[in-house]
Order: sequence, then C-alpha cells, then structure tokens
Amino acid sequence: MRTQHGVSLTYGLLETLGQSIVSGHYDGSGFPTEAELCQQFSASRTVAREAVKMLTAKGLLSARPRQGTKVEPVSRWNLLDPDVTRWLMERPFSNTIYREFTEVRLAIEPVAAALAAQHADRKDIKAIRDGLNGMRDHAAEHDQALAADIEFHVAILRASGNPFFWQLRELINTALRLSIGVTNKISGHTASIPAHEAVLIAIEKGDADGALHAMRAILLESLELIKTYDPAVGE
Amino acid sequence: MRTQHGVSLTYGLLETLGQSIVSGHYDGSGFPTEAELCQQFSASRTVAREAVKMLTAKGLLSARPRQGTKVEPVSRWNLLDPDVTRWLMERPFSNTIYREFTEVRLAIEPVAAALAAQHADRKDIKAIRDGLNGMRDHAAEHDQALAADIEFHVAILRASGNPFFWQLRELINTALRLSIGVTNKISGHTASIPAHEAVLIAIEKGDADGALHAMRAILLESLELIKTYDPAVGE
DNA sequence: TTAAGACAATTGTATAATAAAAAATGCCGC
DNA sequence: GCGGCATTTTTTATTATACAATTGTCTTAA
Repeated sequence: MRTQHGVSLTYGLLETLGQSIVSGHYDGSGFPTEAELCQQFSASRTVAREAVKMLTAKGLLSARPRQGTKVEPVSRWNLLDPDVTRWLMERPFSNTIYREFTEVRLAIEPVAAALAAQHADRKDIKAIRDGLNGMRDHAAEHDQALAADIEFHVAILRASGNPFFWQLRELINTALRLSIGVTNKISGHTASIPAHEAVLIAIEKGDADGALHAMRAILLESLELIKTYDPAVGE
Repeated sequence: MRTQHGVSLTYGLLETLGQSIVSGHYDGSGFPTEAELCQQFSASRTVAREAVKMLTAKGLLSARPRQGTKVEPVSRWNLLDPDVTRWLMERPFSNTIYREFTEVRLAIEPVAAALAAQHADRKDIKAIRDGLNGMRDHAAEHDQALAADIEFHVAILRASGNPFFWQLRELINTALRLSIGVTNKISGHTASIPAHEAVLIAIEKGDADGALHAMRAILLESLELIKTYDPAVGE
C-alpha cells in the first residue's frame, strides 16, 4: 500500500476499512484475517494490526484468537465518534439515517441554543451572525450557502459552552450535507433565513426559552420534510 | 506488565493510560515516549504502540515523529466515547462536569421520551416499568435504587428506537452514579418516584408532548440541585 | 545573520519468531 | 456408535529487532 496525500499507511488503511465496514462491504462475507488483510492491502502486519485496533476502539470490530476479527453489530458502534459519523455519510443515502440524525439534532440544538442565550459572549455571537449573513449573501450558490448554514449551527454549539455539545459538530456537519440531497429534490425549498434569524435575535437578547423554541421550529420543519418526502414514492 | 483479570496486555494498558490521561496525570509533564512507556510498564513496543493508537482513535493523544506523543486538549477528546465517559467518572468529582453531563441529559432524554411515546412496544414499556418498580421497591437500599433508576432511564433511550440515543447510555450511567455524590449531601433528597411515574404514564398513553415535559421536569430539578449545591460553600 | 547541511531523536514500517487461546479433529475406551 | 479427552490447527497476542521517514536542533560557512 502506498502512502497517499500525506497520510500514514496506518491512517490510510483505517480510513479505507472504516468506510468499507460502515458501507456494509463485509456484511455477508466476514472480515478478513490479519494475514489476508496484509495480502489484500500489501501492508505489513504492524500496519494492519494498528488499523484494526483503532477500529476496535471505535466499536466497529472485535478480535479474538482463533475466532478471527469480526464486524460488530451496529448497536456496538460508537456512532457519535466523528470518524464513524463521517463514514456514515459515504454510504448510499438512507432516509432512515437522515431522520435519526435529525432527531439527535432536535434534541441537542434547541438546548444548545438556550444555553448559548445564557452564556454567549461577543465573539460567539459574531460567529453566529457571520453564519447567518453568509446564508443570506450566498443564497444562490449552493456550496457557500451550505457552508454558512453549517457555520451557523456549529457556532451555536460552541457558544453553548458545553464541550459535549461541541462533540456533535461532525454529526451536524454530516446531517446538513445529507440534507441537500433531500431538500434539493423538493422544489423551491431553501433553508429559511427568517427562522435562523429568530434564533440569533433570541440569543442576543439572552432569551433562552425563545432561542430554544426558534431552533426547535427549524428542526421540526426538517423532520416534517423527511416524513413528507419518501424516496420510495418519488417525491 | 502482567495480564490482569482476563484482559489482554494491550487493553490493560489502554485502561491504565486512559484513566491517567483523563485524570490529568500528564498535564504538566508531557506524555512519555514509546521507549519510556515500554520501560515504565514493562511492555513490548507493540503493546505500547497499540494502546497509544487506540487512545489516538479516541482523540486523547496525537503522535508525530521526532515530536513525540502528546495529550490533546480536552476539546479534541471524543467525550461521548463510552470509555472516555467512564474514565471521566474516575477522576475527582467536579461540579462542572456533572452540570455538563446533566445538560446533555436535558437535551437528549426528553426527546428520547417523546420518541418512546410514539414507538415503544410492549417489551420496551415493561423494561421502563421494571425500572420504576425497582426504584419503588428498593427505595431504602441505595445501590439497588440507583441501579433501578439507571435501568429506567436507559430503557427509555432504547425505547426511542434511535440508535444514536442508545449510545449515550454510558454517559447517563456515569451521570447518575455521580449524582449520588451530590444528592446524598442534600438532606432527605431521593429520586422522585411520582415524577418518574408521570413519564411512564405519558409513554404508555402515547403522549409524546407529555413525556417530553415530564422528563424535562426531572432533569431541570437535577440541574437546579447542582446550582444550589456549591461544593466550595459546603451545602 | 542567515542558510545549507549534518546530526539526532522519535515515531512509522517491516519481518520473524514464539506464546496463548479456542475451535476442530481424531482417538480411545466402552 | 458415542461420550469424553488429548491433539492438532488456526488465528490473534506478544516479543524482539532492524531499518525508514520525519522533523527539530546544531554546526558551519558564506
């Protein structure tokens, strides 16, 4: 295995295997043994073992002598691990996972907004406002509008002052990127600027309850969109 | 290093190092080099490296040639990793971390209860009721009452049907175990049975909004308790 | 003073050999 | 035939060693 774009062999293999596992590549067939891994990826045993150990640390694999290395059931995966979350995005779009992401966001973000209303300092508020302005200014260019949308939501997580909320930034990043796949198919729908502005205003006023409900409204709408749109039917 | 109680050397070292890092043992001094680790723990380089790699996968460490291995800032830790969460409990009690845990619970559990009200099947409800009954029947014995309390809350996470919520069981487990350290110091306080019962009843009725608010009430009370009780003052 | 190059420290990678675990197999006595 | 026990075999776990790659530091010369 050749080292690619600055990543070490071990981390390259970690990435490759992580994506393969999450996308179900080994579901029927069982995971390769160490020897097979070394051969398939032309890697040394050290590299293969360390990649497997890292995947084990994330709950994706387990290994025992004689029994081999197995893919763990999804219920054991560390779904909130940023790497795992990211790998989840690389697999074929699933309405279910998108709904589950949004349910997590529905739980976290309103409370984060409420905490932000209580604790945000000037710098926090500037970051949130920058996100909102970006959404407004680049409404036409999808990529930049999405980036600004993400910036807005992540800035609120940070402003909450709770490091655990901050951990979920990768999930929200992923969820919002998935969401374009959904909302683009629904004619004329774009992220609502006024709804986002309401959140900012409430945070600026220190209105925790207002921020909570304004954010909750944004996410409830997303959740409604998902339920309305069933990919099996068409739109 | 001798293998202890059935754990492999690598996992033993992972546990030891994880606890040490989280408890701040290397904060001033910097993390040992591979060579030093091998010597200090009488471990082979493979064992040391694999333990370090797993800690890297959890965001606690980073390693670069010539620069050595460093403890990452807390903001990079995978705080929602079950192992990390558990290690956090082993360090000296901190009012801050307990508040942060409870804020996460305040976000997650009400929404989980609402989803449970929509999706719970008979088995889910039985598990929740078992928890509640356990709290009632063993109100006097602290250990069993705590276990039942945990069972109640975790059963609701499971009943939500969202695997991401289920990931937070270790955090809730830890938070509730920490909570006895707080509530025991507040005379006469025990987990409120009626408040928990209200959650169960709402879930049984399929009343999502009722379940959400009932659960929210429980957690808001916990949060109030923390604010009231300042360990610096005494009680 | 600065830049080029040599040096050194530390992690990264490779390989070989042995140990331990546990499943599979075969053997034996009955 | 069949149950139980010893043996074999497969696979990961551990140890040891050597070399490569990276990068900070020091030296030296222009």
